[in-house]
Amino acid sequence: MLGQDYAHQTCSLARSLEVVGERWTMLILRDVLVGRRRFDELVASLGVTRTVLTQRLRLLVAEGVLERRAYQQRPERFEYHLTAKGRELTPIVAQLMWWGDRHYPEPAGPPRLLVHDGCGGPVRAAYRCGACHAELHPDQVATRPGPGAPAADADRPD
Amino acid sequence: MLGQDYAHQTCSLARSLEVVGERWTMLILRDVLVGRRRFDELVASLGVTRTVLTQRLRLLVAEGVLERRAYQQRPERFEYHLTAKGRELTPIVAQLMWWGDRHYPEPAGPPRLLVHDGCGGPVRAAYRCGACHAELHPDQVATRPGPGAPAADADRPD
DNA sequence: ATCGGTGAGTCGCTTCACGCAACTCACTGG
DNA sequence: CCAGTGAGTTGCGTGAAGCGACTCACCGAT
Repeated sequence: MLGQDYAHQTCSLARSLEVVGERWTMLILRDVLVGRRRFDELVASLGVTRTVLTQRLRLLVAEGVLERRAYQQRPERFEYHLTAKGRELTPIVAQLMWWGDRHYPEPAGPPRLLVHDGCGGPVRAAYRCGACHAELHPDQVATRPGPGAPAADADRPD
Repeated sequence: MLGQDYAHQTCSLARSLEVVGERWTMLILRDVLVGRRRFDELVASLGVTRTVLTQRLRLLVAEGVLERRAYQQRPERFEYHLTAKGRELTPIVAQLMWWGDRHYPEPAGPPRLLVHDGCGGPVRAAYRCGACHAELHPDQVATRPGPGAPAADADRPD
């Protein structure tokens, strides 16, 4: 992104954002998720410039979020597919879509739905406790310094 | 963000990203979530410039994601707090942190943990089907055009 | 009464990423 | 042989972000 990266941050979030936090990247991932996999298709759908799309796709492929795969030879043409690592980001896309629909609704209703493949029901993102397996409300989530915390934070319980 | 916005997009995701998709914004939200609520505290923690922090905080307050609240008079000093709307974004922050730890681990371990307030167990983001209430693997999630879909997309089942 | 310090911002300059539009290049089908 | 297509690359201008210094209101100590 711009200028210096977030590198001095001892932060898992910052490292994620180096890869998927740039402008257009989430929109590209959503488009690939819904089946728009080809360069010109993405340009047309997003209105992103070809230069920027090239840069983003290159980074996402290098980071193993997308896979670039030829769908024909002579002339060689390519499609971009989500890897397993990339599919792990789809809950984020889902939650952002849900949040946008909730707080900034389109009059016509949401343009795209996420559904449970098979059952057909709507999909939501949720918190789950890895210990007691309860589903959690955002208010029930607290933070604590982890093992890699800088010393300055060790005493900050909230 | 830069130049024209994503406005021509009929897209819930784009509208969310207009608010929380800019550089630094997610990091600011995480810091507020973990209790760094004051201007200079955020500058020191993030390394963001004061100018940019001012802009981001102003937008987040205007959009109702954060609340600016005086914690003392004379001299008047302020803290930023998440609103309910802002807390709805925390699963996204959580999933990004989880993803970063998983794929780009710190040698010392994650610097910050999300825990279930009370139980103390680790928190994960998950998909849940609103109809059959099953927890879903990312591969079990498909997309379909919604009621507000542009005509060009109506026939694109995947 | 002054002096240094703090919290919360502004201001001005520079640089780098993005927007725009045109161009390339390999190939194909009519 | 010429137009068209898919997948980019190139060059130029603008505006957002980085950097550091400055402001302004107030407080507490000398």
